[in-house]
Amino acid sequence: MARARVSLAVVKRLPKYYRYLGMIEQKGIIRVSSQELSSITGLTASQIRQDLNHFGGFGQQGYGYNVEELKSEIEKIMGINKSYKAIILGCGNIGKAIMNYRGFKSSGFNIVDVFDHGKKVGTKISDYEIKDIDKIEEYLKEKKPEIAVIALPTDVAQDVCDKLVDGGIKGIWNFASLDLKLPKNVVLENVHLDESLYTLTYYMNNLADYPGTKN
Amino acid sequence: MARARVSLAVVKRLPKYYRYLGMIEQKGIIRVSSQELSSITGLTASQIRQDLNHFGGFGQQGYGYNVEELKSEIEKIMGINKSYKAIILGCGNIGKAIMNYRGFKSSGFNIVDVFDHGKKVGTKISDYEIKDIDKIEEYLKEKKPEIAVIALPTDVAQDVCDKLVDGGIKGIWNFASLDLKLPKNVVLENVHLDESLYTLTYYMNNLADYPGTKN
DNA sequence: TAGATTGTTAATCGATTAACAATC
DNA sequence: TAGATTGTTAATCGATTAACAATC
Repeated sequence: MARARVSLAVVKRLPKYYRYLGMIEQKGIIRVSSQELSSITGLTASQIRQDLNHFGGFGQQGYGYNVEELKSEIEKIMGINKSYKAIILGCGNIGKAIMNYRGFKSSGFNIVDVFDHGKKVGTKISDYEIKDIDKIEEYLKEKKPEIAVIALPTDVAQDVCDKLVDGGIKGIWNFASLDLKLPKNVVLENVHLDESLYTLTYYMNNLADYPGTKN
Repeated sequence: MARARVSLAVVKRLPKYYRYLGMIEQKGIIRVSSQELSSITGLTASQIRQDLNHFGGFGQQGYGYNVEELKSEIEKIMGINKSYKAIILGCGNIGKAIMNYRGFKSSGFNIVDVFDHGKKVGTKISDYEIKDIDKIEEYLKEKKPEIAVIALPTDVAQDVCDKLVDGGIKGIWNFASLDLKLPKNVVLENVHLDESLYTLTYYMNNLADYPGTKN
């Protein structure tokens, strides 16, 4: 029987658990209770237990959770124990930042190729020879990457997205400022920097609404 | 009398309204109903009216909303009609991307200086002469920037954050992978790229939980 | 065994949706 | 005026918190 659907709120908290578990694991701590996790994460112990129980009983009554085991379970749940072939579309500021960013590799995120168009095609930027975005369809058929990073101008993003979907991409990490339209079997995760900045200025101007570090 | 506290969920939708209003304004459309906004944004008409009414009655019965006026009101609410002096801390991949990113200027976000330490100090990177992060305290006293962008390694971020807070910074846009501790009168907005990537891989591995383009 | 802490059910809280009276 | 659509109240839904029995 399929487990109950896990809400977005829970999914967004998993990386946080993972991060804190990594921190306390490095301190050499073996076991942790929901109460202790509560005090370091700022979430309630009740919420932590509820969240974890969506995926199974990882704890033990009277003991708590084994740090290493719990971390490893969350790693599996989030799918970061696997390896992913990723391509980057667009070699502007954001594309380059993602290209060069270390630390993603640990999560199995392997950038295999980078695409752009015009003059940049054929040039080499930090170890990647930039490929032609107009030839993306053939590339997808041949190499079958799972993840595509869209770091393109707004006006071309949807068009490229459509080709990615047709080519069988499984997940899109979108940095362009628009809501891409795609079938619901292709996963979309947005990083809307402008919206994030607007949230910041909103709270700077409406401090009474600011929930503190809850977001 | 102070208006009721606006929830984070509402605040996070404001930039979306703003973006779509900009799009339909460019098409030359003068008026729009909550029903029409619903069909292009994917939100319910009811929610849109509820959201907007937190800030006042911008619409007119039987007519709808004036596109230009509503956009301008939301602009004011989010505080992007104002100008902000911003500094960037850390000149790695992400720091550079933010430095070079166009389009932020339209939101009144002006990068006045960029800081790093070690060899980079004194060098020039895209029009900015990199300043020494160790002299940040004096700088803050003198120049009084409002926003600081933290694009630093995890291990030094909290230390620099403390100095920024002491120096009277009003808002922090944090790209480092940690939960910064700061007083609640200083606004924090996080961009946790690793958490975003983990959300993507989670849904790629748990497609049944994927809510579609609702996030 | 006694104490601790989970897993899970029930209660509460808050956000979304529905409905409709007000009014342009 | 009649039709349209808002502003706002009420109903529903879902997520968080509290409580406690199960059990290590």
